[in-house]
Amino acid sequence: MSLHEQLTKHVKEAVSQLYSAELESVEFQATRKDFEGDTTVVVFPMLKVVKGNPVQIGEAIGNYLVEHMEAVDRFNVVKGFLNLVLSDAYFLSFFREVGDFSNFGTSPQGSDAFMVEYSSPNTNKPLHLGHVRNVLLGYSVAEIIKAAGKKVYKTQIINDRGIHICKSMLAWKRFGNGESPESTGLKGDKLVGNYYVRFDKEYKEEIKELVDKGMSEDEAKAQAPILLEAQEMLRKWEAGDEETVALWTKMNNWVYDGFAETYKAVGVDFDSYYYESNTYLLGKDNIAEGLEKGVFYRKEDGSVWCDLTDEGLDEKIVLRSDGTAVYMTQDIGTAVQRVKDHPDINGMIYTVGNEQDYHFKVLFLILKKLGYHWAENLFHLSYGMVDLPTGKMKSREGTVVDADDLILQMAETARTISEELGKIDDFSEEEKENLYRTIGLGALKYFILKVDPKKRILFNPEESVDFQGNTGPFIQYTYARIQSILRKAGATNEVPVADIELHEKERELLKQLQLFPETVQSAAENYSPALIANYTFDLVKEFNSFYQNVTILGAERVEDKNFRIQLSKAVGDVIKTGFSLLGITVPERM
RNA sequence: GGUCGCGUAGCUCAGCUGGAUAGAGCAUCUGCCUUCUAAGCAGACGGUCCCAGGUUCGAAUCCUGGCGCGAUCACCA
Repeated sequence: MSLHEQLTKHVKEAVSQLYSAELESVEFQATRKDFEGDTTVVVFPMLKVVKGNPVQIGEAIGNYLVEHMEAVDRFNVVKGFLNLVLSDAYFLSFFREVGDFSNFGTSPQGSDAFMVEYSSPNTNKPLHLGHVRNVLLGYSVAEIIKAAGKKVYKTQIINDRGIHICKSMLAWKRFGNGESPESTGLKGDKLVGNYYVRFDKEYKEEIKELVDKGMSEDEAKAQAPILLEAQEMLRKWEAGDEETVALWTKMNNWVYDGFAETYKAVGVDFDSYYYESNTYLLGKDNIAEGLEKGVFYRKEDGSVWCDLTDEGLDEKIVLRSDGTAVYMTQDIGTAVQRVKDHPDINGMIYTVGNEQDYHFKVLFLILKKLGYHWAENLFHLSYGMVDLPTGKMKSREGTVVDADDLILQMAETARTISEELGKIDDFSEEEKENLYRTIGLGALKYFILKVDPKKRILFNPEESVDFQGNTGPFIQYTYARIQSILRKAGATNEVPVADIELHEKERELLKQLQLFPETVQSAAENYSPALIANYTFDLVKEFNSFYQNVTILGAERVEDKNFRIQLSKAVGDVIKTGFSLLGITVPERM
C-alpha cells in the first residue's frame, strides 16, 4: 500500500471516529517549500461533511495520524492545510525496500499490447526537424508505455507511392544522368530530395512560360507538361509498368538506406513497417462490411459515406464514386490489417501532426462504429508544428532544417564546449566523438521532449539549443558527476543502510525518488514525455543542491557516507532510467 | 464563417482531476572552485497568469462571451 493510500485510510478513520462522518476521498498535495512538511492534507474539502473550523479539524486529524501511524512524525496546520512531517524511519524503509534502483519505476511487461506508429515519412525527401519531433515523441511514448507494463509494437506507415513520388522520379529520369548515391557520395534520401526540388523548379518555370503566353495561372498549373508527365507516370506505376516500377523500387531503396542512417543516428527503431503501396487498396472490404451493418450509406453516384452529424461532425466520404479508395478507406484497412498481423493489440497510438486532428477524430469514430473492441483505445498523439523564425518549413523551397545536419551541428556545439572545459583530454578520438554525439543528441532530444506536444515549437537555428540550466546536458552532467563519485567510492553497495538521522537534502531526494513510479504511470496515461523530462530535471536539481551542500565521501560517520553513496547511486539509476524513456543516453564522464 | 488547439516573467517553458504568498531555466546583477566534475551551487531582479463576466469558502486552472496566433473544414494524402 502506498503512503497516500495508508494516509487516506487513517484520515478517513480519524474523521469517522472524531466526527462520525464519512469522507469520500482525501486530497493531498506536495507541501509548499515555505512550510515544514513532506506531504499536505487539504482540509477544506472535508468541510462539506464535517462542520467546524478547518484549523481545529486539521489539528485533530494530525494528532490522530501521529498516534496511529509510524510514518507520521509530527505535523503543523496552516489555515486549512495539514502539513505532515514524515519520519526518517519511513524514508529509510522505503530506500531499503527498493534496494536496487536500476529498474525502479518500471513495471514488468503485461499481456496488454499497444501499437505505436511514428515517423511515417514520404519517400521523396530527407527527414527534417519536423520529423525529428515526430520520431522523438513516438519513440519516447512507446518506451514510456513499455515501462508502464504494456507490450509495445513500434511501426510506421511509409508513404511510398503517389504523385509526389513520381515527381522526384521524373526529375531524376530527365536530369539525373544516371546519378546514384554511389556515384555522388550523397545519402540516398538527399539525392532523391534534390530531384524533388528540381521538379518543382522546372514546374514553376513551365507555369511561368505558359502564363506569359497568356494562359491563366490555374490552367497553367494544371497543364504544365512536366506535371502531365508525372501524372502519366503515376498511371503507369498503378498499371504495373515494369520500367516505372523498377525506377520506383530503385529510388525508394536509396531513400530507405538514407532513412536507416538517420534513424540510427537519432537512436530510434521500429518493429515493423507498413508501406502505402501495399495498403492503399485495403479497406474496401471494411467499407462493404460497414454498408451491411448500416454504418455507411451509398449515394446515387455510387460513392460511400459515413454520417457523423450526430457526433457533431460532417458527412465523410469513405469510398469514391468510381469505387477507388480515399485516405480514410486506406487508414481503416490498415488499422484492421495491423490487428490481424498482431492479434494481441488492444489499442494504437498515431504520432501525427495536429493538422490531421480532424482526420483522426473521424477515423476513430468510424472504427468504433464498425465495432472493433480495440477501437476504444485509439489515441492520436497530436503535436504542434516546429516553426523557424522565418516561418514554416517547406521542403520544396529548401527552407528546412535537415535532420542529419542538425544532429551534426549539435555534436559540434558539444565539442566546442567540451574542449573549452578540457575535462576529457585523456579520451581517445573515438570516445570523444561518441561523447559529443551523446551530448548533442541529449540537448536536442530534451529540448524537444520537455515541451508539451500540443504546443508549437519555435526553433531558432541561430540561437541553437542551450547546454545549461533545464537541458539534457545539465542532467547528463549530473549523471556523470555521480558516476565519478561512485568510482572514487569503490564498492559499498552491500553495506546495509543504518538507522541514521536524515539531512534535509537527503529527505528531499528520497521524496523525489519516491515520486518516480507514479510519474512513469502518469506519463504513460497522458502520453507525455514532458512529465518524465520535468521530473528528471527536478530530481537533478535536488541532487546538485545536495551535492554542493553536503559532503558525500567526506562524511564524518561511516554510516552517513555509505548511505550517501548509495543514495547517489540510486539517483544516478533513476536519471538513467528516466532518460532512457526519453531515448537519451547518459555518459560515464563528460 | 464553422470546428479544434494555443495565449503564464524580456525570452523558452512547468503548473495533474479548482486550493496556501503563481514556479523553473535563459538573459541581467551578487557571491562561491587549496575540499567528491563550476555544463554546478547560493542569492537578487523580474508577473494586470490575453480581456470581461460567471460558478465557488477559494479560479492561472471550470463555464460563457470577446481578442490574438495557429491548424482544419477536398470524390488530396
